[in-house]
Amino acid sequence: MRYADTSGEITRGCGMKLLIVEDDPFHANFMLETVGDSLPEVSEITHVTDGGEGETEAMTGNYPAVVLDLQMPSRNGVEAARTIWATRPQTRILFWSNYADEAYLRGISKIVPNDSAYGYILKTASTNRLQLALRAVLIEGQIMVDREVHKFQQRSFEPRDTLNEVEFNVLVDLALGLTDKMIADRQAMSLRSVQNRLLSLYQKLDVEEEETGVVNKRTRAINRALVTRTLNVETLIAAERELSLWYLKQTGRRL
Amino acid sequence: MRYADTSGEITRGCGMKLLIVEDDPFHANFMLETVGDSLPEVSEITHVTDGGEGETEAMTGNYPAVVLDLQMPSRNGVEAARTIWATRPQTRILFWSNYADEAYLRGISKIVPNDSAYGYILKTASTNRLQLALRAVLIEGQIMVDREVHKFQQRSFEPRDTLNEVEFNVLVDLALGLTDKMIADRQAMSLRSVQNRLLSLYQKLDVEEEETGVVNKRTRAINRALVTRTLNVETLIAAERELSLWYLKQTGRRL
DNA sequence: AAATGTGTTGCGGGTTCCCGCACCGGTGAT
DNA sequence: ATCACCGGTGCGGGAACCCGCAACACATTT
Repeated sequence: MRYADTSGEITRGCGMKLLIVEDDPFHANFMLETVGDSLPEVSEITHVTDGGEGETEAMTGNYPAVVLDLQMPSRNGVEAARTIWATRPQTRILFWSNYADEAYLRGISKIVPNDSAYGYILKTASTNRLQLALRAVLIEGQIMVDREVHKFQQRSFEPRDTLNEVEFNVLVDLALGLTDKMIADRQAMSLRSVQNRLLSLYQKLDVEEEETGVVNKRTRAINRALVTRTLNVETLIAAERELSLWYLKQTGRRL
Repeated sequence: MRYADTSGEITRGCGMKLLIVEDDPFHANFMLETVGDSLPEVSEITHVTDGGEGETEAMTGNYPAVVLDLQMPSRNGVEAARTIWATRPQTRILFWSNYADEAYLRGISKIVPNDSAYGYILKTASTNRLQLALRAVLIEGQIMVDREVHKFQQRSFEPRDTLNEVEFNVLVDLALGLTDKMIADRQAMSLRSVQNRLLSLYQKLDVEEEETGVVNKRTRAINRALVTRTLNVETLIAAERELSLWYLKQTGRRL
């Protein structure tokens, strides 16, 4: 099957339009071929290589379905999805990622509209599984999360409890390098409450003490969150942007 | 060109053996094709998909040249390189990576033997640049670092000074979640010296205070290091292993 | 030889963090 | 209704951290 290299288009049969946002040319190539082989109802594929382009193309192009890479330079897949869904909430989006990062899944489930379909599939998944996900999400409008990813978030029941919304937000602020007081301001709770959330974070992230004075719980918690992929750097970069906006509005100063 | 899918082998002409360690099948495929097209002196290619396999294959196979992915599950590319170079210091290794992470480059330059050749090339590099790097490093035995990566470490002169060895080690320990006292023990310096190193880290990583009480310098430093790619999660995972070994030897307890 | 720079170490005090104890307001189960 | 539980809040004290000040060692410069 032929495909458009970058922002080109092809037509075939009569059917639906599909937008593919993927910066890695090899993976993009493979995706284009797979779609061509297994989704005959797709008649027109557009391929762009950056989250920002993806957003504008999705805005102007009126696509019912989008395949979105999560790791991209400059513009994160989750952010792109947010702006797309903001104006076109019924767009079906299949997220295609290298990692089973809890942070991504959490970011996605925070922004997915009620009536929309989405999916999360790993790049390491077999072609069969990918084809299945493509069909289920983009054509049938199902919600589908890769077994590996799902296992990952299920797994969080045994060794530690899963984080709730508030705890996750506090964790992000913690990892941004804020003080307890700042976190309290930002999350609109008291200083002591923040510290209580931190306490439960330490438990859930397995930050033991093992004689006092070995670990700094604060930094250790960040380490655990990163290593267990509860948090990732992309999420931090995105959160930093929101933070500086908030701080600017709050104080009139930057950073 | 045909190639061996996983741990298979092919022969052609008479010449050198090459080992390719790469877990992503698309990139592996591309690498195999590129080598086949541009390095006629390579007569035998072995491809494995994991760092551990790569190590054992390199040990038994006596390869003069290796292409090594840096991001791999379970076994890091830097660690694989270390064990390979430990017994075969003249092996020529081309590191092939997704990111221009300073942490990787630093990890590599810490373990590269004096008389060996290595290279660092990004997966986003053009085919021409990759071919050039393949030839320069694996055939000619040059040292070659991708322009993008080099730019990244050069760039560290303007906005902040570059970290030296000690500072980097302290940074890693900090990000592992250790207390000042523990860092002091581990790096064999006094508590106050550690704090001095932290002080210069705060400067070099642009941890400003902007009225007191906004940021926790300790966690903010980790954040800055992660975001500027001075540090990455892979490095932390590897460092954690070394830490637990050290701690076990030191105290007889785990973790 | 003197000066200058860079890194180490001790002391001391102010700040932030960590967290036990206590109280209170909702929510769900008995 | 009562009880248990969870989460928010205040108080207070001990631990860890941040860092100015000052003395010292070592290398390089002048």
